[in-house]
Amino acid sequence: MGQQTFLPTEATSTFVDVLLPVAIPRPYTYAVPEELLPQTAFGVQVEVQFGKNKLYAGLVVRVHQEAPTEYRPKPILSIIRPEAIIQPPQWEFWQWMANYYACMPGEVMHAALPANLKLASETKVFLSPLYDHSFEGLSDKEFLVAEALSIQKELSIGEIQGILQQKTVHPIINQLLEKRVVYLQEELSEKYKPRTVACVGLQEPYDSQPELLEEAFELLSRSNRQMEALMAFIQLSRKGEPVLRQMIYDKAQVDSSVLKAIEKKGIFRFYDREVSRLPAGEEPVDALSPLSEQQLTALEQIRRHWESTRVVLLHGVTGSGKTRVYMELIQETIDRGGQVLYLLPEIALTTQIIARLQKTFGDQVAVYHSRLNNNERVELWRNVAQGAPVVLGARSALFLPFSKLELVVVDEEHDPSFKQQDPAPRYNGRDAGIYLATLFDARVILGTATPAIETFYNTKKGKYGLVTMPDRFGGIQLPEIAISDLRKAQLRGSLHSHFTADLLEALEKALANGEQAILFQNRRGYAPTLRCTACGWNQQCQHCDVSLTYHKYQHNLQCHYCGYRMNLPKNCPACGHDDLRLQGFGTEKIEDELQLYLPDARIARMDLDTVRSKNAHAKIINDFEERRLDILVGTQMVTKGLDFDNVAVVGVVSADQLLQFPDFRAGERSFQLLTQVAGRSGRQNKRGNVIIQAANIQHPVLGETIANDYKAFYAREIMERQAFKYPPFVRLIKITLKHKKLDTLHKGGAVFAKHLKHKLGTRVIGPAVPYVSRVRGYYLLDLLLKLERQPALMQASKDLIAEATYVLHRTEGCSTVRVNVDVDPN
DNA sequence: AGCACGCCGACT
DNA sequence: GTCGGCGTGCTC
Repeated sequence: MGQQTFLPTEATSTFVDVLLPVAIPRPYTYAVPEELLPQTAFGVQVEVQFGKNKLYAGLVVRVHQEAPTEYRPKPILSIIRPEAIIQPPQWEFWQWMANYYACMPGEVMHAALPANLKLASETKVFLSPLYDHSFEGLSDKEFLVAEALSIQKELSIGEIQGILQQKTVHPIINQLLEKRVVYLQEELSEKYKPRTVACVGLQEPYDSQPELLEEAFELLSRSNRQMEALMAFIQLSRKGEPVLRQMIYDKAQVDSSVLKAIEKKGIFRFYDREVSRLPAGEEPVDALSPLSEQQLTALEQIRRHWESTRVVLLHGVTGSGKTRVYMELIQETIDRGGQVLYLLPEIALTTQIIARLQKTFGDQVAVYHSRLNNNERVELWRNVAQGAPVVLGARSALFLPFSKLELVVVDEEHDPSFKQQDPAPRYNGRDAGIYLATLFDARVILGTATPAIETFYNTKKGKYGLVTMPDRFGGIQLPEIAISDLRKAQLRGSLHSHFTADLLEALEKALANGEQAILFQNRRGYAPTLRCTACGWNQQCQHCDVSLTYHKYQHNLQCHYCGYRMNLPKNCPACGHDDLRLQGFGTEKIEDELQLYLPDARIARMDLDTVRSKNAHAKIINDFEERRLDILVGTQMVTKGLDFDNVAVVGVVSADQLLQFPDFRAGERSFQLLTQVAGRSGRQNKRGNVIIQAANIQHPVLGETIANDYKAFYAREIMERQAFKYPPFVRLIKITLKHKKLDTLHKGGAVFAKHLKHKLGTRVIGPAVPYVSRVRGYYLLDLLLKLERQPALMQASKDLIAEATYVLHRTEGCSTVRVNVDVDPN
């Protein structure tokens, strides 16, 4: 791993296209020097210079003989590791993703590779060894840097910016360079560090001639402890496995000084062995349980569909045992020697599902999720490259280097969190998974109790197969869902804070029976706004166009968009009035007020705020499972991937907040969320009880949820989508323009929209100021493209967007207007 | 993304 | 005047 000390010798006539983890439109061509030719191959990471003095680890995606004529290519500086880290299918997948989701291939690479496989260089500044430390003839700032360097050996550019308290430091560094006070060095550091354990072996000749060990004992005869240590080693090494130093310490009760003495006498040899960080695989403990009648039928239908369609939707009610069906298909696939990718939304990747798979498949299951650290990710990456059979993961697991992928399972396929929001690539894990499967000719199963409208539509059109499991496993009944009328309760005076008498009664009854309850409130924090009763003022975020949310535990106001926090004002900053009141309610407040009505209940809250620390999530779930808690109050988090067997009551505090969301998917999301929450209730012998509080009880989605009538819901929803031209009847591309200055943004928006409308006409909606018009100090402007479903139109539109972006950036003052493209937005 | 070049305001 | 800010274009 090197510094650029010299330019390599003679370049060959071989060139490589190198993909860099940077937002440039295509791979760049570099020349291959003679000495690196043998190791140069597809998928190998190479060190290259990009720009004036930046070094990157790039990825070779093509080796060829086509000498560029327009420019003189720079040479590859070194081969970072001779083993290829990706194979051609991955590159093909990346290119598809960059094209489909309208982003740069470098951005896909950035998303795909684990952090520790992406090395970037950092410029370090050192004091020149020839410098006399006189500090003469230096300006104040130059002196500051030189002085800092005489204390600290090296400084990064960032550190110098800190010392000088200014952003532009290059002129000063250049001065110092000219005066020969400092020199620069680029460091490309490998971040992945294997974990090693200290081991003990034998030196020669003992290693190859064990019979000589008798002599070794002679050599140690003066020390009992040394003899014991050698004895321990001999016993431990009989297993044929490496002997750890620690094992000898434990067995012979000696310490390192004893081992060192034996090493000095030429007997022991110390070495480090690389070991995996990933949790050691356990033997499978559960055999696959017998399949129910319904599961058998489903399997048979899935296999039949797979003969003609790649993708099958498994529409099974919560508790129908979809996971058991997947497990059967997974077992078959690994028996054939194929690989399986099992995708779940991140927050559904709970210990419950992980444990279930690991109990059945043991160490054949690798788990790829956000909690792995960077070194663990690299190790998992390598395991998959070597053919690890089953990967359970969130959407980013799509990028792992599969070689014989045969089955893709997308569980909870309807879940909106399969769609990546920011940064690019803004891909949908489900859809990308289907494309990945076509690359490998693998089969796909999409599973859910509440299919996405688009997915169900695809089954209607015959594009996907459909298999239905309408019954719960083991004859457990679906919960009884009741709507509790908030308006009526208010009129009757039976509304206690945010709870109707129906809900409170149900909760009390459950507690009395020693049963548990879950309360769902789709908003975290305590109260969304702090409002002045005199003038109506409320506290807005400095950087975003939203009101701050009061968080009681931290006793401050927080922005849920940028994280800005501030203390509560005592008086209204607008009119000085001192009666500021909290308005609305979040999970924190629900938790608090529930405690007032149910003083003996053990209540916990599960939302982003309580789950932030690493193990908090698991702890809350565990406490609830072990019945150390009675009631769990939470956001969406409580709706996913959790199975508890003692939940008698599930309450939804306010369905209206879901139903009124200003989005064409509000109905779909509400149906999905309410059905999922409801599915958390119900136990072996008793029907679960779900209470949905709502003011607008006429809303059709509520009726459809109560009846668990997906068909009716779909039929109504698909009509609306058709009438108002929404997916699946059109495809959407959402474009967001961003700029710090409002007038620049609007000027740019007009230019951009005009260019699009010229060709696309009324398919272009906007530009419109979004509901939240400023985030993190940037003003936002939205454009929406509604495109008929023709592949050519989609491609043409993306090209047009690129063109419009080019025009926009050439417009006076608009070159810094950011353009975000979101294909198939949520 | 990061870096250099070039144009513009505020200060020794 | 010049230092340091920011907008603009380019990187094989």
